[in-house]
Amino acid sequence: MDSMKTVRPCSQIIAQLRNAGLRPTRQRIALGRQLFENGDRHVTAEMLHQEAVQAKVRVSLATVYNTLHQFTEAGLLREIVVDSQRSYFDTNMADHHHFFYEGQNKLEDISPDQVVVSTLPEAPAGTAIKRVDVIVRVS
Amino acid sequence: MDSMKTVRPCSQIIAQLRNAGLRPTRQRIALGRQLFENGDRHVTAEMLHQEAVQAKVRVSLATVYNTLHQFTEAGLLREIVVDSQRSYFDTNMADHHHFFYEGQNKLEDISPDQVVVSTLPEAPAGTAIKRVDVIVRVS
DNA sequence: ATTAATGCAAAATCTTTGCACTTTC
DNA sequence: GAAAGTGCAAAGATTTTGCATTAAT
Repeated sequence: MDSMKTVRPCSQIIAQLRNAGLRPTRQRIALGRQLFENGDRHVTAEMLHQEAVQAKVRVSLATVYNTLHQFTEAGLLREIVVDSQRSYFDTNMADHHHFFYEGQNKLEDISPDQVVVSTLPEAPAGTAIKRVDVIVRVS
Repeated sequence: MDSMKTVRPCSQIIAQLRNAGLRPTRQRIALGRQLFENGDRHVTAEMLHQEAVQAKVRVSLATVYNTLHQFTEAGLLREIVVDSQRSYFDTNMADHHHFFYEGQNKLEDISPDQVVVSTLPEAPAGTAIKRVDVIVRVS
């Protein structure tokens, strides 16, 4: 972890993008900073776009969508499916699960030791388990 | 369970609808039969509408959506969120979890004893746990 | 008869795409 | 300057809504 300031220098974001094989463009750097410089976050494309606009970053919603998917494919983000109406992206790549607040459409991490799945089925023949998602829905 | 024939008499569907406080209209009866007379099913609105059309049941897609939501609110169906692109509805109301075949967009029940969540977090203050969904994603 | 449900088409969302323009390397 | 990325607007896909018509009690 960093020092007192949670703000990572921009060069770290740039390095992160390069590592992932993504060109550090103005938009990717700006969105990357919004996503990664403020701890674990759960965002929708619309939310991130709003934030960017408010932060005076010129970026289109289409680019936000593209960027979120590029980041996801590059392993910088994880897509969480909790609501069939919109996609959420999680900056926390560690193994963990989620609370979903149904009324508020809000996602929250559950620390890994708070949910234990002690028995898992075998993957059906010809398949492999890719991921196990546990969603605790609260209201 | 019924006799050899898995086909429940129509009157049972009608009773089921009345119990749930829903008027047994032609469309609801037809959709109810498609859903409940063939064991546990996982359907999307589009799938159910296609089936209905093929079975020569005159019903609009909008009515299928309305009906699926009414059935869900009435406790006859459960909505499963696995894919942010479309909604799935499950006729199995018993406590259980799911496999999701990512390539095929197919859902399958996992029997309750095959997945055991042995530790659960407390619900955040002011909330109550409404449901815990476990999705095992395979491909 | 009264009240509820349906059908249709139109609107509303969310997301992706095509292509000219711009930026990065 | 070549290759990759972006913006915009338009298209796609899924789901919801409004209102006249039809059906159930």
